[in-house]
Amino acid sequence: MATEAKQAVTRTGAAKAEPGRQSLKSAATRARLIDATIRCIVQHGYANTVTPMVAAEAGLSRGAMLHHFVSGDALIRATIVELHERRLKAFRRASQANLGDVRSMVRDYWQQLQKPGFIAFQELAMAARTDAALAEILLPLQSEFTQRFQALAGQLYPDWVQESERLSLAMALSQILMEGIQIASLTGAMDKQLVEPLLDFLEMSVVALRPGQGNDSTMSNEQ
Amino acid sequence: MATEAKQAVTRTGAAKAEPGRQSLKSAATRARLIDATIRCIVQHGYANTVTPMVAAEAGLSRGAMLHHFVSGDALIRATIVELHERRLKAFRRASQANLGDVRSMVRDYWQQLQKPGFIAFQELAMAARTDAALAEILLPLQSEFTQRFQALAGQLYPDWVQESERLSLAMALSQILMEGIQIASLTGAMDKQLVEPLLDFLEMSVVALRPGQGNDSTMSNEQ
DNA sequence: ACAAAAAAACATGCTTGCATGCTTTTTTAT
DNA sequence: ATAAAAAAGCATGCAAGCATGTTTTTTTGT
Repeated sequence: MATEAKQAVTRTGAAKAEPGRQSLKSAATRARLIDATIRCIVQHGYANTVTPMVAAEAGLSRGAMLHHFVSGDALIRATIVELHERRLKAFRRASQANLGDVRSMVRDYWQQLQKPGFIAFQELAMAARTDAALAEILLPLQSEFTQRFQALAGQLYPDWVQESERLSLAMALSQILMEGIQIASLTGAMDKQLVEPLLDFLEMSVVALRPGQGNDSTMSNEQ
Repeated sequence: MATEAKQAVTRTGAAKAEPGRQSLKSAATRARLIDATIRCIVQHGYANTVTPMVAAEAGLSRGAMLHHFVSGDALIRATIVELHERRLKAFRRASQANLGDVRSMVRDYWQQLQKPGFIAFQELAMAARTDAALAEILLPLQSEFTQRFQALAGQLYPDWVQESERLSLAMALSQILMEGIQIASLTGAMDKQLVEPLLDFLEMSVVALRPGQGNDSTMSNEQ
């Protein structure tokens, strides 16, 4: 088991400054531990993810694990960074693929939310609410993500930038609604039959918020 | 703190079959423990809510607490039922207050989500994802709530019942979006400045989904 | 005085961090 | 080039801390 090691070096970015080093095996093991952590969080929840569990999932002893990560906290911290980088990477990829197509953008982000990374991130985000140490790491990343989300939108829809308020609204609506649907699905508060209609409605709403698309009834009651 | 005790007898439904007993003080203590549990879940998260903490919050010893609730599990179970009943009670109240006014309905549910009960419920819902015992209690209640949500809608907007698909969509949109906004706020993924615009947009969308309101562009690409 | 409520004491299990050896790989020196 | 030295990866074991549930003792109220 665990034969996918080479490319892991670049993934964690934790290797020494020198490129080809003797212990790139170390980086592979670190990556294996982080992957195991994500899997455990998804499967058992963050609260129930304990160090022996992660070590077993990674096929390592607890001692070996604490050799690579000084403490359980350090592991979690590295996992968060890894998740954030994956999030951004998937983002860059998406921004190159579909240019200006609302439908693709919605479906792309929806696909993103199906991956285990989102579940793990959501678990951590909820935990951070009552864990100051976690919040200190997570909150800045949340802000950075939302910010890049907006920046990407401005890049994909240049004609939209003038109406920045509507652009922000459309992006926030997309992010919040889709993540809300996914969370509700995870917690059993969502009728699966309504998912597609909701996504369709979201698409329509985003299109309607785009300038020069007719339909100017938005926020008719505010200024 | 915690002086609303008498009615707690009916609230937990766990009192003896006999109505008025000398030791209705017991019911008061039970209610105090449940309130303390909710407070702990909100403040420290479900995962970090431990029995000594709840006892201290309730001003009781751990021994006394286990006298009223055989185990920590029993306490949590009672707390869930209590939260569910509060949810439904607030619901009945809202359904009598604002009849057919979309704006009131949206703002009412939004107010509901500000109360600690929602935070506690969300904590439990997330925990239930990876806790089979919790899920067994929580999932049926989630379904019941969503169902009543729909039922209330049909009662408030009789002219809407014919178009059941649109009604379901509007209700799901309202619930998911508002809860999504609140969750995102709790986890630091929400720009506070966008909350009001989103709520305004939701109101507009729900109105647009109501039949006989003009604007028939909904889901133009489906069937 | 008697029964229920509350407190205290006890025993168990689990998680964590640290310290101790063993093996493998890389470096260094002749 | 090869053997010794150093370092890094890895595994096992141990003690402390804490949460849980049970049992026993004290208090309170009728």
